[in-house]
Amino acid sequence: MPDEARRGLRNLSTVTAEPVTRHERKERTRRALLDAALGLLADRGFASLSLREVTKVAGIVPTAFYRHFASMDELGVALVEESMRTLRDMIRSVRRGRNASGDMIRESVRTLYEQVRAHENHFRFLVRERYGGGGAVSRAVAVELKLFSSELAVDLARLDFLREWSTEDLHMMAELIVTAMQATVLDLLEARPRDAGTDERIVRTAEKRLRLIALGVPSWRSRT
Amino acid sequence: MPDEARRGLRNLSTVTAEPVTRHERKERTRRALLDAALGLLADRGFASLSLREVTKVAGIVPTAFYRHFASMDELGVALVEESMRTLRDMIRSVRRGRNASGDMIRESVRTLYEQVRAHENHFRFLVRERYGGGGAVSRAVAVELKLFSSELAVDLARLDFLREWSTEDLHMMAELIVTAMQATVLDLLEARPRDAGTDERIVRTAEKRLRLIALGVPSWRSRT
DNA sequence: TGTACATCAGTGAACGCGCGTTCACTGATGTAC
DNA sequence: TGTACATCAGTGAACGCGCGTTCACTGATGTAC
Repeated sequence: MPDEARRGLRNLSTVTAEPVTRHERKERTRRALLDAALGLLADRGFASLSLREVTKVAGIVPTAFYRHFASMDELGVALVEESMRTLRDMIRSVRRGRNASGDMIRESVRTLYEQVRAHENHFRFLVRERYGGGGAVSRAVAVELKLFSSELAVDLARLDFLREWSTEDLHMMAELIVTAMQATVLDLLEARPRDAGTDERIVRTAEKRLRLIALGVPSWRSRT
Repeated sequence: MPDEARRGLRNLSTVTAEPVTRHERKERTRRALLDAALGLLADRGFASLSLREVTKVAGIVPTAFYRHFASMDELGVALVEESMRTLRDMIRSVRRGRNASGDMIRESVRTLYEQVRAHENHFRFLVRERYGGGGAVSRAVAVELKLFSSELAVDLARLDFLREWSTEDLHMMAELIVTAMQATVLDLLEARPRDAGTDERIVRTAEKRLRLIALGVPSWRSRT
């Protein structure tokens, strides 16, 4: 049966003119390893993943793992980089939208929603390892979020109604916003049941959170 | 040398009239196991802990573990219950303070601060397993926090200036407050450097977050 | 285009190691008289 | 209080298992002529 299946795949790949070069095949196996890991990480931490498990899911023999990564840690680093790219893409989208004239809050939440739903595995990995993970991943994500907070604070400083705010207060507000966004990411990842109604409710709540924060602004008096 | 150390401890225990009953000794070893686990959990997830590691740190032979727990999972459950008790104690303290006439925000943050600093291991365990952990612990903590949110929403409903808020909006606000508190817990656990100045800054920021949220209230118009 | 050799992704046997768990044991503490 | 037996927390040898890693290998793909 395995042989039959393998032959079936071979035939299919021949018919549909699949990649044939060694490089393409290797790249494909590498992706299979990364995807196998991301799949297994859906309900467990990276630390509890074994090399043999990952290769089994990816469909190769354990020893072939070393043709792609020197260790599981190296695969972990690749996963961090990939997920970080997704995170940065999202953050860039949110920041870009922020300059638009329309409803900043609605647009930001919309972008967050779409990116999370499009790359659930990456966001789940980041959230899990940010808090549960050991050292490297956890720290990398924390740094990235800190950076985003700072950039957001700069963005906020440009808004008319925040002109007179102190730097400290702007950072405080930026952190609060990022924190609220993080909570929304978690809500989305843990959404149950998984339907449009639930998603809609989460998005509406996320918008309300940000609106409530925004409404406090006019009354704020900084007490240095 | 190990023998000498052991004899030393025996002598000390005799001199200072330490517990002698079997029950007391057993309880002491049980605590040693729990503490060993909590210690090892300072920088790793529970899933990566091995029975042999824990017993080694606790100073007993691996097989003696079973005199206290049927499995590592059972020790994990004990840790959850203990940490949950700490969490509930804190929540109760915060809620009790909320009825006082003074500065609710300042008092709540103060309580949070003291409880986290007094039981860092418990809070670190809860945060780590809430996001990074597998199933049972993660879910238990999530339920507890949800419950706290709901209770907080009820508390908020009693406040004069929130009389007219819809239930949905009260929950939204309660969740935002709990989220901000969680962020503060994380700030405290990761505080660097570990000195009074850093703590003070974190506490001040935490208060500001809550004040900003509170300031939005008068302007809030629910759009059902 | 055809042939001969090089490359290298994936294979399969083998290794030593730490793991959870079993079992018969020891010897200090507890209990009955 | 003193003695004889029961209890049971902790011991140490042993087990089978999945782990990461090594090594010599195979055979399809790539390259040089």
